[in-house]
Amino acid sequence: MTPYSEFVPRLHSRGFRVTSQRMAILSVLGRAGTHLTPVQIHARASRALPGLTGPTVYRTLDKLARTGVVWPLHLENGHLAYELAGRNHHHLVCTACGQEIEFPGMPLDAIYAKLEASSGYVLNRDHLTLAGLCPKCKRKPKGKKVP
Amino acid sequence: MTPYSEFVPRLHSRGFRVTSQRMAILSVLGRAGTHLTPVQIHARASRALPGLTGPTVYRTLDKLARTGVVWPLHLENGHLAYELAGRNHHHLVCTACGQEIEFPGMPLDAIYAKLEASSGYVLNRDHLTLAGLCPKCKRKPKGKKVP
DNA sequence: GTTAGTGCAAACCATTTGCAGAACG
DNA sequence: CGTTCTGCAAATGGTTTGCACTAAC
Repeated sequence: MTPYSEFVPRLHSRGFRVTSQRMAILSVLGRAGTHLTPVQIHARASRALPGLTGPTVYRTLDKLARTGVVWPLHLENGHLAYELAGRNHHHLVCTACGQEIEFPGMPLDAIYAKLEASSGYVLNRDHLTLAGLCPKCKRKPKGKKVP
Repeated sequence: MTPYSEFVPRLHSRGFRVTSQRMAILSVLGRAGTHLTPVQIHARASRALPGLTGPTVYRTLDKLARTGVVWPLHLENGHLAYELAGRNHHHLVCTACGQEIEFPGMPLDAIYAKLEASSGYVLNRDHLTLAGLCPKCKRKPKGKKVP
């Protein structure tokens, strides 16, 4: 059983057709194990499916996101990205070197609960990205790019 | 003393020239009291300074951000935005209706400290936006837009 | 007078849309 | 077969860049 055949029933159950394009895109996301931009996904999926076009990638991801198969998010630079749903974690990205690490979503539960209680909101816990300086870059404050 | 004359020394101290464009942009941000996109800033500042162009707005905001006079951030939709530095707060935005509220940055300090300890990162506490459903919209789960 | 800053026009690039043909169920 | 998907091509819109001119200091 290929690592992405598990998606077939998920597609069927939502009335989606199973196409080679969708499988290629889901396969790329599954193999990456982290979020990717539509441009990155298109580049990688094209290797397995040469005819794949950009608009198809965007439409597919949007449709999958609307039904919760993948999660959309926005990177620090504002670019759109997606990752497979179900990966409960968050990201820390270094604003100096771009290094990125994941951390489990759990530690934030308390703060989410507190915020929900005081605001009345139901917060989306799926994903969160925080920016900062990684251990390496925090040593050298030369990271500033002020010309 | 106009509410934005306070910025003159901040500009001078960094070797920046004080131009009508910069004052108009800072004035707009000061009056707004919240974050605005470059497009919004351009629209508003143009009313006071009709000749102001888009590129100038982008270059000015970028320069001011590099030296900490304003803070850059990315909205839920991925669009770039800026706000005056020093406003220690975060945002909750409703993914259904777009309503947005602020909450003080303080409640997150504990979680930031914990994350920094376990990751080695120095996190940027300046701003954070969480997404969710506001009290009104969480009543009606019809918010889903799955055609 | 120098240099930074601005306006103008054009380039860029991620993302979206219209439409006709191809493929899934 | 009917409808969903896809490819193609072109539009969109926020953001960036090159260059000559203007204004701050």
